[in-house]
Amino acid sequence: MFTVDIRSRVPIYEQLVKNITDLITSGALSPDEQLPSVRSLARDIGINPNTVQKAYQDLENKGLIYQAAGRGSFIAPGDALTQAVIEGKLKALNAPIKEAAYAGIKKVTVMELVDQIYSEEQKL
Amino acid sequence: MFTVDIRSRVPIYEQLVKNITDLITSGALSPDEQLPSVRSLARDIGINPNTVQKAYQDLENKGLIYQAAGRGSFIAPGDALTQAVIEGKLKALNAPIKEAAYAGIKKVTVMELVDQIYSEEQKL
Amino acid sequence: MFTVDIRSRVPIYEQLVKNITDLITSGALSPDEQLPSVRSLARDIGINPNTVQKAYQDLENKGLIYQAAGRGSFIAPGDALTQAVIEGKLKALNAPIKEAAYAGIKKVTVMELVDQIYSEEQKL
Amino acid sequence: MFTVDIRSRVPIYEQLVKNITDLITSGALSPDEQLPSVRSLARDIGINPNTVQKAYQDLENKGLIYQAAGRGSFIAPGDALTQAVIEGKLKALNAPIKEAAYAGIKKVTVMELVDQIYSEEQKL
DNA sequence: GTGGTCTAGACCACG
DNA sequence: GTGGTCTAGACCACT
Repeated sequence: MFTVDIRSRVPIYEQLVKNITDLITSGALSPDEQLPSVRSLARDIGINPNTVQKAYQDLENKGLIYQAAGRGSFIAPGDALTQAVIEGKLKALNAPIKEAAYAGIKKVTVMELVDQIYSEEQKL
Repeated sequence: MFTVDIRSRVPIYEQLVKNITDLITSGALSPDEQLPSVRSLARDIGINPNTVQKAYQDLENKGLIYQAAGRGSFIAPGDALTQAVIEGKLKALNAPIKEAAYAGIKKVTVMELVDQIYSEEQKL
Repeated sequence: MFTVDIRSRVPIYEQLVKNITDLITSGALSPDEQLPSVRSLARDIGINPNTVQKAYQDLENKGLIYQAAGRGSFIAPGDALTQAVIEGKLKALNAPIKEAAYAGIKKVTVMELVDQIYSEEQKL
Repeated sequence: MFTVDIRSRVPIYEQLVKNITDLITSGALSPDEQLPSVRSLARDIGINPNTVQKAYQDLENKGLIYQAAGRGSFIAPGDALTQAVIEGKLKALNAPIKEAAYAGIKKVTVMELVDQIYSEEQKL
């Protein structure tokens, strides 16, 4: 369920963050569901527990999960979760839009792109 | 003509790459035009020559410029240059928009974000 | 009467301490009244007896209850009990308000925050 | 300038965060000012560089400082800084106000406390 | 030199 | 068992 490419140049903990974020977005992980423990996940994918801890900490900062000492780590409750997910996705949109604006690409062009992608998505 | 923000957390060489790419896109730098030498540019903007060299190397790898030992560095002659750059920016927008759409974020929300960023950009 | 939120990231024993402290403050628990035994309380709310024991120990250290071996646990006989608790809460507010004032945050802003939190609390 | 109590139960990195936050609030550290490097600060106060790094990372997440690889760590620029400080202080007010509300303390009482503290602050 | 990431191994508080 | 913190020491990218 959780995999990382140890040889990739993108940090392992970021891969994990993306990995889990995607599982949440797709609904594979539901609100309040328990995540594997830091140690067990580290053992499973063959990395150091500190690295998993860093990924979990990152996810907690983003409001996607919460960690409780002595009990484990859990997906955030539904209401807080959807809000956190939306904030994260919009934030990720910020930089590339600015880039486009700065490069002189017209607003209509970007708007058309958005429109097109949403139309395609609807067909699925 | 060439500026870097020493206060940004973005690596200086990346700022330079973006800087020159933008000048090409906007037409301020034309195909086959000569770029300042590594040393002179480094002196001008007060940074380490190694950093300029790294930026030029990056640009050469992307096919935007070419370096001729002993003679200097030049903008690539390609015709489809600007077109390629714009396509690159739009391509970078693709993934995050899809993510947003997939996460159930409404199209209007994304549109508003685009609108807002373009308005801010205009003020600069 | 005693409840804990297993989903909260706050340690369970701290929730229990707060819970019982609040019951004392509100007068629901009177001086010298007997508390449920460690084992029965643990069974009732479905947590580990060690956790309840830790909470009781904490309350005894604070002078709010006393444990008598073989007989059970009881609310402390103190008269100024509730008063002390309220003062404690207000005292906890002191520092952050001063910090806010010192940081130049306007009084209205703080007032609005208080108002907002009390409105939310009312809905529960 | 920077001190920590190695024997305290509050984590070293949190002490550092509070320490630096206070220096910023008091104006002892100004926008864009450079902070000591992770390694040098760790050496100075006799702790592990990772611990300093964790504190700096925390401060960056809060928007109070920014870190640039190869150049160093700096206090955030003025505009972003004041905003981050305000957000932090208001967030710190949240929990104790909720506590007070939950403990049945009347809103007017809290309001009066706020009023009183602001009046005292004004006299300074 | 700077920050960013990772490992190995340890101790603590919580349940 | 769980997460939270810390140390020691390493390698990498950037300046």
